[in-house]
Amino acid sequence: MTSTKDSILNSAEKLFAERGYEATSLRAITTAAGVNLAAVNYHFQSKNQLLRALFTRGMQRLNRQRMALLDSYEAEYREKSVPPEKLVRALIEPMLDVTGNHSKGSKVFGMLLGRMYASPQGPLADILVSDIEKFSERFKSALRRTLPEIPLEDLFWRSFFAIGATAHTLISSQLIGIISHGVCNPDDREAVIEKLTAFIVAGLKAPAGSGIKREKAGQTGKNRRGR
Amino acid sequence: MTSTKDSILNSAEKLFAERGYEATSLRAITTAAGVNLAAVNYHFQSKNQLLRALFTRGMQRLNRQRMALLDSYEAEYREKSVPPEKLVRALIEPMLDVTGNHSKGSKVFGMLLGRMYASPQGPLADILVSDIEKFSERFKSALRRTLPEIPLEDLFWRSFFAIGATAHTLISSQLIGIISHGVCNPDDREAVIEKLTAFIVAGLKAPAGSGIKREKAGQTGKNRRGR
DNA sequence: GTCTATATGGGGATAGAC
DNA sequence: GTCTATCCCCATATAGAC
Repeated sequence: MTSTKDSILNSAEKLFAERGYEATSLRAITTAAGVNLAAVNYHFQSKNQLLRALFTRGMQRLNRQRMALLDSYEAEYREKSVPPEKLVRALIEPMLDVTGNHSKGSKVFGMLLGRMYASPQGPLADILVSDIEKFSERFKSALRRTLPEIPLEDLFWRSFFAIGATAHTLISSQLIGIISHGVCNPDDREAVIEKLTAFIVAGLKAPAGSGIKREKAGQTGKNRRGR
Repeated sequence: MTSTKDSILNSAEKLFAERGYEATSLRAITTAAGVNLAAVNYHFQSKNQLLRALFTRGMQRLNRQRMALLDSYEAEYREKSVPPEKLVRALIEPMLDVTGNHSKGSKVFGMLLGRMYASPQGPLADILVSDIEKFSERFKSALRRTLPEIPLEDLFWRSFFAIGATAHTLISSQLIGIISHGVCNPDDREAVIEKLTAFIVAGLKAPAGSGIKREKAGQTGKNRRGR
């Protein structure tokens, strides 16, 4: 039996994820949770604080999983640098909840997280930024060891792009079924994570100057390969 | 002198882009535009229709630019396949408005577009999907010619990820200045577009099977392979 | 802790004078 | 086409009985 407080958290998580924060009313949440409207202001103080509580809960769980994965990889590779595939997986896998062995909220939270990434002006930009900073500190040093030939600036940018690709996947993966006319199946999460990881890793490893000329006529001719 | 109707469109575009659709009131729009509240319902019929008008206007302009770029590249390379760098640039450059030679609304619209991509449930999912479909038809065939060794399914997925990276850049590029502690400058749009293009192109070109093993170390257990 | 009832405000939309 | 005034609904939040 789940408590009133948890029912609210779970329903709110689901609805915020599906419809967004502004478009979700407390009434919708309490109705879905089967609790009284006033309960939300009793347990939390406001809609905003509800979101913060919710988000904090999710981020802690998520980052615990990611840190554990990173730890295990670093232990596994000892002094050698962890291959980028592993690093990327450590970040992404918990968000997509591939194994499904955590409390089922995870996938929903991933979608919410994607929304938050996509709304930097939103009601909890501060939490998100501080969290990214804290986490990226750890991730950045691992990446630098793994890809020492990539300039720091590019590592930042590419990590940023990777976040974007991931957030998009979390939010709108259902779209790809439509766009691809069924060729791609967004519900095969194992396939999704593999493809996303491959994409990101390739992007991270791209040759530094990138060989991309922006004046005239391409000339990709001189592309030294990135691996 | 801009008409009342255009003032509304411009202010709405700006505010929707900055704060999102739900979080923006018609009162905020009309105040910013310096027009009367009732005008918005006179010229458009509802808040929703205002958004649609706005979005349609922007998409037409954007796609005209993209098509023109694609055309010029295809003409340039004649029967040979257009290099992926060019294809990607044709998509991205108009969104980021690098040259700055179009009416200044473009950059703002890019941000709005990013938001729409990130809200598939939003009030104009239908427009967005139909537009993506229409456009991706053209882009897909160009991509297939350029990267014939990549399976169609992967091309779809990777284009999807590319959209995500781009949308994220459009919406929250300001974040990277903070996260990178000033190492990255989000306002150097020429640099942004180069780095984003390099990232996407590398992701598109990634080796097909991708060589990414997922067993070990995470104990993902009974992993059937996804291919 | 949970409920009913209500306060208070803001939202989109419209009627109708000018 | 533009304005004022207003309708009406729904939102968050709270007061206070149980």
